[in-house]
Formats: sequence, C-alpha cells, structure tokens
Amino acid sequence: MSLELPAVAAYSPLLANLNPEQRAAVTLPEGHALILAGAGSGKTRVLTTRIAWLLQTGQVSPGGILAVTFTNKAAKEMLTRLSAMLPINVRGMWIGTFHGLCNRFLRAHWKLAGLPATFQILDTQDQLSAIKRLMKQHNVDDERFPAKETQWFIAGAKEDGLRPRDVEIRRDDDRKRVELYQLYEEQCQREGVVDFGELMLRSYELLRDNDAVREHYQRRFRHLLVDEFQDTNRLQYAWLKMLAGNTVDGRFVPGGNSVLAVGDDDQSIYAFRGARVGNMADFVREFHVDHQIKLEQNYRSFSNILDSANHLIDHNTQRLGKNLRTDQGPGEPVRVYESPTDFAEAQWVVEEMRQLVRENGIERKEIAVLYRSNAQSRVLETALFNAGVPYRVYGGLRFFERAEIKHALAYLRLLENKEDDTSFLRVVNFPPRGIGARTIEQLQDAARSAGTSLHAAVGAVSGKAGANLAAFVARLDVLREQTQGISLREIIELVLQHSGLVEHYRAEREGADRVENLEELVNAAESFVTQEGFGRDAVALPVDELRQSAASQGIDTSQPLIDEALVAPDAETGETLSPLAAFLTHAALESGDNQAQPGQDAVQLMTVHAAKGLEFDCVFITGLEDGIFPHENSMSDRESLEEERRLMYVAITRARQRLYLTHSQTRLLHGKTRYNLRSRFFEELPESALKWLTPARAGFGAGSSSYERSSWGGQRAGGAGGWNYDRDSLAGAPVPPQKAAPAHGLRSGMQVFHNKFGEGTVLALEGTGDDARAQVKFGRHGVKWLALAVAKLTPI
DNA sequence: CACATGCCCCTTTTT
DNA sequence: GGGGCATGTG
Repeated sequence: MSLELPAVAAYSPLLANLNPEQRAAVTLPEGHALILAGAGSGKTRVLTTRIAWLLQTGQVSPGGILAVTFTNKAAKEMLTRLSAMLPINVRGMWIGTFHGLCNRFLRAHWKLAGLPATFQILDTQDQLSAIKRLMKQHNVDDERFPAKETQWFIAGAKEDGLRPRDVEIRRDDDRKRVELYQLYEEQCQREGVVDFGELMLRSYELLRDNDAVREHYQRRFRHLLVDEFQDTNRLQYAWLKMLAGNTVDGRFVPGGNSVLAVGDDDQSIYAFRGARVGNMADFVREFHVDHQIKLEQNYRSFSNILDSANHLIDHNTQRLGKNLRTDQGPGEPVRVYESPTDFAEAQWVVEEMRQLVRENGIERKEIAVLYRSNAQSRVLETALFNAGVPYRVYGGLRFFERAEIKHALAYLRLLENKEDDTSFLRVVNFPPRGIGARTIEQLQDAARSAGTSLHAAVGAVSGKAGANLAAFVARLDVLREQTQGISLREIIELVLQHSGLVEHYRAEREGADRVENLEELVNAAESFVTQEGFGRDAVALPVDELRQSAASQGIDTSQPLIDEALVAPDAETGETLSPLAAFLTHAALESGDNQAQPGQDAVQLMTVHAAKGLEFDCVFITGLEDGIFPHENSMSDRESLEEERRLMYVAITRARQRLYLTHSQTRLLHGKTRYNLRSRFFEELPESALKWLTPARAGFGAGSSSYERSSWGGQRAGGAGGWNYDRDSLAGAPVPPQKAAPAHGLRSGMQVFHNKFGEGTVLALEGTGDDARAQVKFGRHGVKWLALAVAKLTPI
C-alpha cells in the first residue's frame, strides 16, 4: 500500500489535519478496501471525507455514491457533515440505513417485487401481534411454540436470507416453525405488509433475479461505502455483493465498482441479532481486498483508559488484531469501587458525580452511567431523583412506539390500505365501541372462509355487533373520502378528531400525556413534510433530465426508466407516493427519539449497547458482577463470553478522561436478592491503571487482599461504604449481609459434579441457607436451577 | 362487553 | 418489581 498522494491532495483542505493512515484511507485508489477502525480513531470522519474527496476530485458524481449505515442517526450525521464539507446537493446520493435504502428501492420497484404500491412496514411489535394472531387462527399450542420464539425464528431465517423452503430442519419442532413461517409470509402478502427482514430480503431477491434491475444499479453505484461492517448479517453482505457486481470471480475489475468497508471486529456486539463478524474476513477473501488500513491512533482517551481496553480485549482469541495507542498521557487512574448493595452503589455514583460537577467543573451531560441491562437503571434513577440531579435515560419507549401513537398510525394506515388486518384489529374497538372478542372471532372466521381481509368481511356479521362493525368501517370510509386532497397535517388532525382517540384520552385520568403526544404527532408530520425529507425522497426530478443522464450512462431509454431517481413508485405513470404513505413509512423506519429534552444539562443513563458510538468525559460502568456483566446467559460458552468482553471494551472506550468501574456484593433482581461475585473482567485489566477505592477482594485465584481496614472505613463520599465485614471473609465467596458466609462454598464459574446430570459449570448463585440455589449448566442436560439443600454438588 | 384481579416472565437493540 | 396477558366477575 502506498501513501503517495495525488498532486492535488496536498492542497486539498479536506485532507488537512488527517493522520497518514486516515489520509491513505480517504485517498485510496479504486478497488475494494477494508478499514479496521478502532474506537475513537476518527472513523466517521474518514468515511465522510472519503465521499467528499471522491466527489471533489471528480472521480464520481453524487449519483454514483451509495453509503450505508445501521442507524438513522449515523446516516443523518454523515449527511450533515458532508454538506458542511462540500457545497453539493446531496440529493443524488443514496445515503441511509440498510432498511431505509431497501425501502426506497422497493418503493421504486414495488411491482417487480410483487408488492402493492402502498405496502406498509411492520415494526417488531406489529410483527409479534401478527404472529400471535396467526398462531391463534391455526390453533398452534403457544406453550410449545411461544410467539416470541416463532418471531425469533422467522427473523433469524430472513437475516440468513432463507425462505421457508430453504430452512434446514434440524429439530422436530423446526418443521412446525417453518410451516408457521410459510403461513406468516402468506398472511403478510395478503395484507400488503412487510417486516424489517422482508425489506432486505425482497430487495436482495429482486437484485438477484432481475438482470435488468441489477445491472442498472451496478452501473450506477460506483462507490459503495459501508459503516459498522462488523454488524452486518449474512443477508446484508449478500445484498452488498449483488450491488457491487462488476467483478470477475469476485475480484475487482478496473472500471468496476469499489466497496469500502469500515468496521471494528472488537466492537461487534450484535451477534445476538444475526450480525456476523465473519463477514469481515469473508469480505477480504471473496472480494480479494486490495487495501487494508488500520486506524489505531485514538484521539479520545488517556492511556490508562486505553490500556485497560487493550489489555481486556487481548483476552479474546478471535481477533483480527489491532492495538489502540494515544499520544495523551496516562491521565487519571481507572477507579474501582465496591459497594455492599446496589442501592449503595447508586448512591455512591450519584455522590461522586455531584463532586465531579461541583469541584471539577464537569458538565452533567458529559457524565454517563452505563449498565448491562435496562433493569439496572431503576435504582440509579431513584438515587438521582432523590438527590435532585437532572438525568436522562436512553432506551425504553420511543415516540412512534407509544400505544396512543400506534393507535393513531393504525387509523392512518387503514386509510392507505384497507387490507391491513393488524391495524384493523388494533383499533376496531379502540376507543371501545361495543365490538368484543366474540364479534371479532366471528369476523375473522368469515374473512378466513371467504379468503378476504377483515375489512371486506364486515358484511358477514349480523346483529347488533355487525351494525357496530359496519359503523366502524363506514366511519373509515368517510374519513378516507374526506382526506382526499387535503394536507398531511389536516389529515392527521381530522383522524385524531373523528377516530375518537383524543376524546377518549381526554376523559382518562392519566390521559393528558397521551393527548399531548397525539398533538405532537401533528407536529412530527408537519416537520416531516417541510424539512425532513418527504420532499427529498418523493419529488420526481424532471423526466427529461433523467432520460438525458440515463442515456449518457448508456442506459436504454426506450423502456420506462427503472431508477428511484424518478422516485415515483410507479415508473410508468410517474405517480408519487402520497405524503401520508411516505410519512407512515418514515414512522415505521424511524422510531423517533425517546423523550427529547435536548439543551438540558443532564446526566446520561443508558445500556452499554446504546452507548456505542458515543463518548463522554466521565463514564461510570456499573453492576460489574459475574452474572450481570458478563450476563449469566453468556458466561458458559467462549463465543458469547467474548461478545460480552467486546461489550465491556466498548464501554471502557467511551470515556475520555475519567472512568469508574463499580460493582456490588448484592443486587435486587426480579424482586430477589442475589449475591454476585466481582466481574471476571476485573482480572483482565492492568493493575497499574487501576485505583481501588475499596479493598480489592480476592477473586478468581488472585492473591489475598492487601487492604488495610483503616484506609477506607467508609470515608468515601456519601458514606455508603459502611459495611464492615471482617478480613477473613474477604477471601471467600460473596458475603451476605448477615455475615454468614454461605456454607456450600460454591462460586460461579466453578466446575461441579452432579450424580445424575454429570459435570457442569456453576453459572449463578442465589439465596442463602436452605434457600440457596445454584444455576448450573450441564453438558447433556442443559441449564438447571438446583436447590443446594437437596442437590448434591461436588466441586471438581 | 368492560373492568379488575391474578399469573408468568424476565438480556442486549435497530430497522 | 412490574408489565403484559389471560381469566373471572359485574
């Protein structure tokens, strides 16, 4: 790889302030390339500068760029940065999420994809309720086949690019699951809806099976750029391969397309939803990648923090290999704090952060508290609330996922698509209008035997209930009439009024927030139409202009143009998507912010997953206990433990200046007190970077503690540390508050023998005395909870 | 048919 | 501990 730059490069302000590796990445020649970009190494900057560079040097026109990200946020950021760099119209570029781009593609080619023009998108909730409905209809035992599991199965199959007929049947139950998958597909097709996986899979199949379409897009996109490549699943990889095309035996051909993949195998934390780090290695092999560049210079953290991250991740075996370095000094040590209870832990964290704000002048929004799972936020929130510290919790319900919003959207969807049974069922009796379960059952039976949608079957139900149904449908029909030719804003206002939703929530005691949210929906629609991009996506460019540019690309213009640039869903008529349909799509693809209160200087609370891509001056990683982090379900096999370690790596690398690691001896979880050992990850951090604020207990084979009791007697802020256990108990298992060490002497991670189940690994311990239980994973018999008073477990 | 009570489950998350 | 869901009662 040469670092020599084209002559113009040296003068381009775009390249100023880039380090040699970043510059090499930005100015890469044509060909496939993989950028291994460590945390805080300026990855987004490289990606956007690369696009700007390609455009500025005239190597490609905006229409030849396709850049794909995982989140809307990342896509938006890329667009914003790009328009700040170059005075160009970003309109011609395809920049967005995988699903967003697939949606755009399917809107342009709905007919070829076998979809109705008004197809709507099911989110995860909708998908689950569609599956439940299906299972009920086919009398599937939901004990044996939980709907969630079926959903998981279907989504997983699609992520691997598998249709029902392609799924390999490994277990007896799979036969039924595949059957359900098949039925589910038929149901979605009948109702004109697609789930997230379907957006990807349909697009992929259309590209695969339609030569004209594939060749068209292959000719168009000369540069494909992929962010967070380590998070791509099998299907996304295959999709990319289809688009890349222009290769012989997978090798890049000069004049063909170039794929630039940017990723970090150490930050791959989404295997549980189908992400495949292996795509990185496959990419290098199958695309015969010409250029690999590592970005290892970290601009974010002091070296104590970075050393900790490097040291930890070094314990993973499956790595491409990469070590972050920084020019910044060691900075502050990584502080470790142990508390007796989760409550005390939270109090200590709050007290410590108040000091940070008061004495160190740190802004509250520069402080993040991270945890492994959402359930842990509660105790932290309580402590923050009691202390009067402003905070903001990420995660939880987003705007478009709120029940009242989903209700309103269901009415709107029914205006667009009468066949949408999921939406029909959601609102047929909401607000209540005398249509009960019996009636709905009757209606479903009628619809099934006639092979129609619920909407079409309404006439088949007689009596009072039938009249109610007819009135409901009539009301929808009237609304549909009334909403012709009026603005999106007016449509929504009308629907809110005439559906009775606002009225219903006004009458409810706790309904004020919901009414407010419904009003907010009007605003959301308004800003969607004006700024957000309905205009961008749906306004057709002049057809003459298009034909000209198409002709110059050597595309046959005697046929109707197949190109989203027309953006009209129907390429023949030039008809565009209605603002309402576009808005509904937007609502499904972008679930919206949670409780946006920007501007306020508040402490940030979130899961480690949610923190990926963010950075803060000060970071607290809490609940660092075996069974919590690493999570108990991920402790038993190496692969998932390695993912937990990567998760910890992500958490550590969020911090710029100060990092705190806290753990608690006891924790209230699911209403029960659990005694957890300090996380095994502590043993994987460099001692030299750590400062133990509380005595380092002996864990996992470490030597005895060197702590002197007088050195800490609870003098830390908040006085929360005052649990005076004695020195002897420090070397043993976790100490219950009654100071009675558990008699069983088991610790998680221990190998044990059971007379019936054989050898196993202790995953978790719970309770004391006669109530003590252990969760053990056995080879043949799986994971079991055992009462220690009964089960005879012998340590091996 | 609407509302209340009991029961079961319980990673991580984006689209 | 708490939310979602199924079942029971007015």
